[in-house]
Parts: sequence; structure tokens; C-alpha cells
Amino acid sequence: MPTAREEFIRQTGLMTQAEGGARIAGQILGYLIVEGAPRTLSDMTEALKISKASASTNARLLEMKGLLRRVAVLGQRQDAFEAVPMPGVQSLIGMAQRFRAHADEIERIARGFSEDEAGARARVEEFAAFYRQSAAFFDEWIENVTRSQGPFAATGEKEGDDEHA
Amino acid sequence: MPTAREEFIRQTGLMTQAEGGARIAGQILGYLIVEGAPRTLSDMTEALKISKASASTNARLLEMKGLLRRVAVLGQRQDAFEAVPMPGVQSLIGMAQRFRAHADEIERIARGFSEDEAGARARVEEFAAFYRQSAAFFDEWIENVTRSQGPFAATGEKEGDDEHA
DNA sequence: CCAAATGTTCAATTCATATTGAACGTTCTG
DNA sequence: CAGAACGTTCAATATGAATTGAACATTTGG
Repeated sequence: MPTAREEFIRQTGLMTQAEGGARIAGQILGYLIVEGAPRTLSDMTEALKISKASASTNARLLEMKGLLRRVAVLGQRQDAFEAVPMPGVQSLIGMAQRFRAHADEIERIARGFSEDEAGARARVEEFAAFYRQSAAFFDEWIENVTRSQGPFAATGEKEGDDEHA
Repeated sequence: MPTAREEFIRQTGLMTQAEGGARIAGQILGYLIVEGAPRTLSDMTEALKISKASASTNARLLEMKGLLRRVAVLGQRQDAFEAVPMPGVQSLIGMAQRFRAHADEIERIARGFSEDEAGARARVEEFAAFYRQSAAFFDEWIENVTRSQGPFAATGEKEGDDEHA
């Protein structure tokens, strides 16, 4: 029977995969969430049984997406990563950006329709409008959730090493 | 130089792919949007240069997801498909469902943490809460956008065959 | 009833991408 | 300075999913 930790890590991997991402990236995120403190690439490779290359690539991918933060631990030579306070928010931010980009692109294409395709053009523009409005709505939700647990909000707890010793 | 129609179809294919779906499914959707009227599987195969199997499978996939509606054209032997009024909404509905399922699963796993992992458990539960709240927010937006252009709202126009003759 | 047309399904293939092993450059450490 | 530790990159592989061709069942029209 797998431990809850293992199950959670496996689940975040599957979730990330279901959302169109890389399985290992999700596992790394889950791992850092349960750990609750900075962990090195070596930690990941042995905890998740993955190659050094995968750990490096996926961690940096997550870092660029804003789900992970690279921290320098004093007295520690290696880089370390930790999950940001609300990792899911970053995914939504990316989603909003994609939606807006989609809207832009579709609207650009819509302008290319000729005079006798007015109906098609209208439908295409309506389609684009939906993406633009959804992006705006995402922003609203992101701002809402970011306000309470903002990037500079005191978390009140910063432990994590004390457990599972 | 490609026509605007072609560009749009190609773009919806890429978009769908970027969102983790099948390219051809997106192309079918784009095709039906520009057409603005029911089209058969044969229409799709020749317009999109795809196999009969792909047309059938992907169309039915989109139908199950609620982006397409199968309509019986009078005097027409073949089945025909048309895009529903706001196809994007259905994607969001699916997203909300996935998020809620994620939340359920993570919360279930969270209950499996032992006493000495209280910190980890709290972080995991917080993670789940985000998905649950986001799902609720999606629902809100869906209901909002569905109210105005509801499933029973008169669209006012149902042409589409008159163009690009 | 027969032949053509239509839609579905499934195994096979193609295709894209995730993952890895190995080589490299860099930085630390003794 | 020499050697180890570390992180990155890239070509190669493995993995999984999308797409297809072919076979099948069903329906239609002659």
C-alpha cells in the first residue's frame, strides 16, 4: 500500500498530464508541496526515481512558469527549489495569457475575410470574443485569489523539515 | 497565400492542440464555425483532407464534449454536424469538472496522511481547496455567459449556406 | 435481393513529445 | 591545480497518443 505522500505525488503527476503538461513536472511540484521546504535536484532524482536531466529540465520549466522558485540555501552549494505559495494560480495566469493570445490571433484572421463572407466573419469574431472575455474573467479570479494570499502575504508557517524525518 | 477560412481552420486546430486536445478535432470545429451550417462527415474529409475514420471519431468526440450537435437534415441521408452556439463554453465546463475531480481526489488522499505529517497535510488540503474554488468560479462565469446567449436563446441568424458558393 | 453509401470500430502505423544517457562547461574544495 | 560536484544541453530512445486503412454492420435505393 503506497503512502499518502506517494499517492499525492503520483496524483499531481497525473493531473498535470491531464491538463496537457509533463507528468514529471507535476510530480516535482507535488513533491515540493509535501516537503514544504527547498529541495535540490539530487533530492528529486532519488525521491522520484528520475534522471538528472529530467529533474533539471522540468524544474526549470516549472520555474519559468512561475510555479517554482529557485532559492539559495545558506551553506548549501546546490541550487534548491520550493513551490510558490499558490502554484495553481500560475497555471491560471498562463491559461489567461493563452486565451488572450488566441483571441488576438483569431481577430487578426477575422479581418482577412472578404466582403461576401460577412456571416462567417461575424461567427469567427464572436468566437474570438469569447476567448477574450474569458481571459478577462480569469484575470478577475486571479486578482481575487491573489489579494488574500498575495505574493507578499505572511504565510505564518515555514516549517516542513521537521516532519517525515 | 492561404484564405482566411483556411487560416482560421488551421488556427483552431493549433489552439485545440495547445489546450491539450486533438488537432483534427479543432479543425473540425473551426470548419463548422466558418460554415455556419450543418456539414456531413464526407464534407469534412474532403475539406480538411482527413480520413473517414478521423472525421467520425473526432466529430463524435466533440459531440460528446458538447461542442458539436448532430442534426438530421431533411431529405439528407447522412448525419450532419453543426457547432453549438458558444462552443468554448463547453470546454470551460469540462475544465470545471476536471478541476472538481482533482479537488475530490486530492482531498481523499489528504485524509491518508498520518498524525506527524500535519504540515504536509495542510499544504495538500490548501492545494485541493484552490482547485475546488476555481471550479466554483468557473461555474459562475459559465452561468454568466450562458444566461445572455443561453441554449434556448434565439440567435437571429441561421444562414451560412449562402456564402462562399 | 443486390449494390452502393454511410458510420463505426480496431489493429497498425505514424507522429509528437517526454525522458534519458552522455558529454560538456563551470564552480567549488581540498 | 586537480578532481569532484553540479547544472545544462543535446542527440538518441522510449513512450504515448493521434491518425489512418481496412474490415464490418447497417441502411438505402434500385
